[in-house]
Amino acid sequence: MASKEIQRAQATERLAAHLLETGLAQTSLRQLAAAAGISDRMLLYYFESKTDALMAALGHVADELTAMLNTAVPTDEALPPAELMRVTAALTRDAGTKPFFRLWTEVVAAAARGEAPYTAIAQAIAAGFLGWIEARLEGGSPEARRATAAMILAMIDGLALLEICTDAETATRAGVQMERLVHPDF
Amino acid sequence: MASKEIQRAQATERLAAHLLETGLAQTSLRQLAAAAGISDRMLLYYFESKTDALMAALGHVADELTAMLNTAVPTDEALPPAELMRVTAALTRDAGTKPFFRLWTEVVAAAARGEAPYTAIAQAIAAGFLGWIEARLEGGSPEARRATAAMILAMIDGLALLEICTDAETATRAGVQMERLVHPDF
DNA sequence: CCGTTAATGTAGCGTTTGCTACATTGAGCT
DNA sequence: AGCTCAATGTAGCAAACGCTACATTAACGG
Repeated sequence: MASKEIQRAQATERLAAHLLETGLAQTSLRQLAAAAGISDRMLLYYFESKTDALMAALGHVADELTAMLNTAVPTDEALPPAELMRVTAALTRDAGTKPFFRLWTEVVAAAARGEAPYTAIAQAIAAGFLGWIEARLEGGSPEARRATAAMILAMIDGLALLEICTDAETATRAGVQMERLVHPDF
Repeated sequence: MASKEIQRAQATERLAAHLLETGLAQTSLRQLAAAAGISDRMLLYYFESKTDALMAALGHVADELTAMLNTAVPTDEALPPAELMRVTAALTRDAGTKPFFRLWTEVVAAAARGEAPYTAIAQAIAAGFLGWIEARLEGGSPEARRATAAMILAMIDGLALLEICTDAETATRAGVQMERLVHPDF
């Protein structure tokens, strides 16, 4: 008989894959259980609650994304702000990372509505993103780097949101326009 | 006995006020009815469905906001992109408009999760915003103006999202950094 | 081989959801 | 007065929700 921890880990992976595929729209206990290939009863055996399961799955997703980002842009190569802006913007448009950023937007969206588990999760992941960007920013004081990192994250999120309430082309054009906007000496 | 239309209009106003105050978190039929000061039975008498009621209320909110924006920046005074960016950013921080933009973010957030009524509503309001910005942009081709308008909307939304998943100060700093970023010849 | 305990299934509880069937009231017209 | 029909109340439905009580199976140590 498989140990509880192993089953839990496997369920976590399947849940993460399910969230990446279908987003946060279908996250009732029974739907999550079906996605994990188990009964809802067992889902609540492996996890303390639905919230616990979601946090584990989203944490797993975040880890995956972090790994992808780290191989794309290693920590040791710092870039000037304008350059990092372009690189991160390109990363969000990359086919491999797209599902991740789409899910991320949904998490922040849920947090925006004050739904209990997501608020904390969104804050944690946002802090991770900010740290990631900041560590790759070249020059400037720590405060300036933090502000610039926040700005870059805001731009990425803004473009993602635009894609939701308009269309992909408008969002792309907005992204291009952002690059033109950048001050040469920034 | 008051006519159905009058009652419906009054309920719409009260629902709009309720949404501005409390957001989209408490929008069950019974909660909406309580906010409107009527029974859930009557809410579904004045409106065809919960969705119908929400659309009416959000439409009313959008009209209010449009009126506020129009008095703040009349149509006839067109501004250069960088200037309009600052003006709109300042408008979103204004105490009077803040609840509106907060609610707007929640609507887009709900749309991000594919919740049926909100997707269409978000698209309609976004189109309205884009038109509003575009009409106040000075110079450039129509295509360029449309792209710039989309960019400005993305920036505003991005800052609003940042405020959700970090804190107000970080978002403010990101906004300041955006202004510094602007190319002088843009 | 048996007892203990982890692992899994079955069934259902209590609540909230959006919505509806049915009854009742009351105003206005003839 | 009596009829009609809009306006409103009462009660509840069927589904989905998160979660749990209880029964059953299976593995492993003594």
